[in-house]
Amino acid sequence: MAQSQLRPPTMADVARLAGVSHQTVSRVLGDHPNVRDETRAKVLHAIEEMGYRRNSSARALVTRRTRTLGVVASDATLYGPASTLFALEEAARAEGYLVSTVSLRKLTVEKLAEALDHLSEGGVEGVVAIAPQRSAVEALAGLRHPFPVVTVGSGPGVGIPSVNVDQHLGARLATRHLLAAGHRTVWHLAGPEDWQEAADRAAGWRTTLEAAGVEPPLILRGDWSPLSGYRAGQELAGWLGRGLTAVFVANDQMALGVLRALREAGVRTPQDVAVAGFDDIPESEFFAPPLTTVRQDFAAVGKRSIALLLDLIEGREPSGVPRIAIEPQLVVRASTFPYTSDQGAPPV
Amino acid sequence: MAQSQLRPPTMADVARLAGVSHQTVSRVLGDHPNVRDETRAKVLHAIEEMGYRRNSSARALVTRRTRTLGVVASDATLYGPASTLFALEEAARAEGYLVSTVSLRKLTVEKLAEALDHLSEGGVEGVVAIAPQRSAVEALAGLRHPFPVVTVGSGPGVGIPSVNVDQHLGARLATRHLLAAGHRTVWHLAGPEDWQEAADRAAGWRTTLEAAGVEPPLILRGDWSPLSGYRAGQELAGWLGRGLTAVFVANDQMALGVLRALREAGVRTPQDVAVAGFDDIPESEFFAPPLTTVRQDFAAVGKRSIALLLDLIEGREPSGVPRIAIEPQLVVRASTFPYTSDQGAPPV
DNA sequence: GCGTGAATTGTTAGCGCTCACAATGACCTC
DNA sequence: GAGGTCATTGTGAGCGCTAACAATTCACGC
Repeated sequence: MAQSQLRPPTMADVARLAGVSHQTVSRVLGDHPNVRDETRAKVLHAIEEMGYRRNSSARALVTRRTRTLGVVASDATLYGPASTLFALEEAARAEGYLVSTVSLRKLTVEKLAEALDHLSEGGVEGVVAIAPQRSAVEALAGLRHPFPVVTVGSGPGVGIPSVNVDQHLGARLATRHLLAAGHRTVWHLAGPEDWQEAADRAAGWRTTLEAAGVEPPLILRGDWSPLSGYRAGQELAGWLGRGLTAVFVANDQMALGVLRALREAGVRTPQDVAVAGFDDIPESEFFAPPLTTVRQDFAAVGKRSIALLLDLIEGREPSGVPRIAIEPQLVVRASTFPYTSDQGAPPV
Repeated sequence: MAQSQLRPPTMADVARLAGVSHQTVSRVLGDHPNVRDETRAKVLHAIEEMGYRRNSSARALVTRRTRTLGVVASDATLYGPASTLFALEEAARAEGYLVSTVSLRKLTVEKLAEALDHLSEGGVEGVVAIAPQRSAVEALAGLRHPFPVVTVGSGPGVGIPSVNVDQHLGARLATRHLLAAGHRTVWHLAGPEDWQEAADRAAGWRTTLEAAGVEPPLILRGDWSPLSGYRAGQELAGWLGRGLTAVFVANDQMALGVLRALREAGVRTPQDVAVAGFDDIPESEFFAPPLTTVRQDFAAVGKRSIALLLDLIEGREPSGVPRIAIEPQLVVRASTFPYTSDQGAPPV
């Protein structure tokens, strides 16, 4: 148990105590087959006794593997990015990798370059970039880096391997659901133009309407925040009686703002106007009324991203530029269901 | 620009190209003073030319500094932990450190030990543990680790250096605010018993009531989730007409559930019952009605935690076990303000 | 011209580990 | 019992870098 506080013990120290060579210690630690059980026991005992831990730097130096991955994220306190971050770390850890994160406030070209630089200095073997803005992905494509990079949420359109939830499909599910409930048309409050996910959701909405032979109404735009949703909701309230009975909002936070604006304008949800969101944040179920929304499987995104990145690192390079799409899922709640009012029991 | 793809260039390669010794290259990179400008320029040019980057493992091996910090978090998708995580990373990066995170689902002793082990394998120089459960902190205190550890959110009661928002103060602010608004007493929906922050908030509430000469009413308990808040809200609705006019809820998510339950029971907020929360999540401002709550300065928590951890790492050990408290701030909104109804304009 | 000290650069020795290969010994075969 | 095989262990080199020290150069004053 005791050990010098000055310098952590080295493999040679352990070897000396166990009466073997340092190489044998290395073999025990590396689960090498050809070690006698008795020897292994001696070594393990010595390791325990000294509280020995392998020096990761020395190991990384000779193996050329740091077993560290990097993640670049922005808006990391939002539910989506935070969930993705969590899933990525969990998946990486399961593969024995450490994850170093850089969280950016804004995803500019400079900041992105700095982030990759910082991670590179730290010796990461590869990076997952949560880069939902198109400009960020374009910047990324132009940057030089000595390791593979996988993007999440950037859509399949760029020359970088990517993993995405199928936003287009999610939007179709939500829009179709509203049409099926009897609405003649569906309005849309979209996210920022620069966001690929916003564009994909808008496209899915438009496609569905057009397939149903409906001319898409005016599109509104927000910045994902509840406040921007509130403002758009006020504008939407002005369209009442002119064909507005349903709105598909590009995320749950904005939907929250829309709900509030409608409520304040005396509009009932879902009786007067049905509202659907996107993301299924934990609060959505308790909005007034509970929000119909689209759930994304972030755990799957994390797992697939890490698997893909490790493939690239190991040189198991798939042919072409890999693009992985993950299916989202519609969650129907009271905000779009005209026959159940807000007064009903919540799901458990 | 060109370089061999097989092996990244080493310092020796750069030195050869620049016509100097590798040590001179090291000096240039290390901003050593005694290098002739002309030499420095030659070296920098060669570095640029070869796209050279220092090998962090080799550097760490000889300097015994990995310049990496670890963070252990749980419930990392919740607003509080996610914000703390973000602030920690930002503060660490400003000091030139990389941050490796381990996100746990549940903070059990085993998982915590595994997490520290994993970070230790990765060679971190110190760890910040976001450990709000008492059991976790106790476990932490009992674990052996070869680096300093600082906790966040564990309260000042344990033998580990810690940084905390002053939860007791936050609770006092909220409770006092409700009493000042004319309520005879204030009920409390607390968080899980094992959470130090929950205990501190409850204690602050109790202290304030007692100081005002009021017997604290029955205390309710939830698990931070909106659902648990909803259930508590249903129970609270049963106490109407028996002195219930104000509730202080230990976090905003539960407050959301309480609001819904009250609404469904035909209780108006704030006219019939005033509700205050804790956290100031971004959605709170758009709840029905907008929620009075307590805001915590997570950026400050992050900065102070990193500063403290670096002090410990550098051996600038402060006397005793350091405990840092950060002041929270009351944010008053419509949910506790009887003279402005939900119909009013929202803050911008 | 030459000594002197400061500025600049080079040389050498590890940091702690893994890899390649060498050495040892036990066991078997003919 | 010589020779071969296999399992087990040891030896030496070197990963790429920094620190300590040695060597060289330069400027300057006498």
